[in-house]
Amino acid sequence: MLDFKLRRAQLLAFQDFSESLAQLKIRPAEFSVLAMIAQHPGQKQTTIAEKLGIKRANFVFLMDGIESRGLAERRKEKNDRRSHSLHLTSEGERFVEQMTALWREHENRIVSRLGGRENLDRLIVLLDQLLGLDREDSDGKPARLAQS
Amino acid sequence: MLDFKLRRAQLLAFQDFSESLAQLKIRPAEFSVLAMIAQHPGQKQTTIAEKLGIKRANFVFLMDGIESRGLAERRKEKNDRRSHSLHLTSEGERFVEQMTALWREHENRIVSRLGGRENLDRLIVLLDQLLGLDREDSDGKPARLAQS
DNA sequence: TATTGTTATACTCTATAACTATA
DNA sequence: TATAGTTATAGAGTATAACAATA
Repeated sequence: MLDFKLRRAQLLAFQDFSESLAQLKIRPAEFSVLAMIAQHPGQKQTTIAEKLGIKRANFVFLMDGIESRGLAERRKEKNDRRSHSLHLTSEGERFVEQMTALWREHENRIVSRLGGRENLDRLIVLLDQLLGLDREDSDGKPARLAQS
Repeated sequence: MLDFKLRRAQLLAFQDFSESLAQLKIRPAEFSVLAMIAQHPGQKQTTIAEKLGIKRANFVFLMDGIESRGLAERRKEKNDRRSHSLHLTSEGERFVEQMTALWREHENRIVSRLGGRENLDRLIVLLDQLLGLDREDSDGKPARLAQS
């Protein structure tokens, strides 16, 4: 029953994640958006959403919350005035630093559950294979993962 | 970003699962309940729910649907009249057979994505470690996984 | 015509509190 | 008092359709 183990594992990881980052009042989806903007600043909204496997319709509300907290902002693109490019604010950059530090504590707990960092690496390789991700793509790009 | 890979992998697996079992009009949660009842017939409702990591409050509606389709039934226990024991109906047993056959096709697709059955085994071992499951418990018992 | 961002909406899954009947 | 099942409700996450502005 791989499916249900994946689900339980995901819930466990997210629960630990949520507890780790509760003091910053940030949810997993918001974390992933901020991390993605930090990693690929200036990308347009739909591109960031697709990288995270979030429908662009659902991304709007998520981004509204992040923007109203002053952590990131939308900028109208000059070349294509339909699109918004996404950027961290300076406050957002400080926030991402704090967030990353707490996230490392969370990751250490996961590593200790798994019995060593080499097991985390193995797990990530297997998940990437399942997801059809190339290893060099493995920093968050979903590549060909079906969106619908 | 283990957390998000786990989530994407879980969504991918569930999507493939859902497509595989669409002809039976059954959802992952219903599948897991029927499989658990088939594996542990006569267990009481709350026990089955806990094994699956489903809150007993949410289990009620799920079980209502399964019961109204005639696939499984609640029976009042003689010794403790507060509790219900769960059993497949004979139609439910036939259903579980069909369901299991379709599920194997789904599993084969997952195995081929992973590049071999030995990789599936490795993945399951790692997930069990993350979940804190003993290997002999690995047929579905969530053991000490926090419920709240 | 097609795409970007958006709004509205609906469905599933998850969580908590409070009730009832039994123990 | 405590437990098993239930009801009601609320919050996330996810999905689709349709619209305005722009290409």
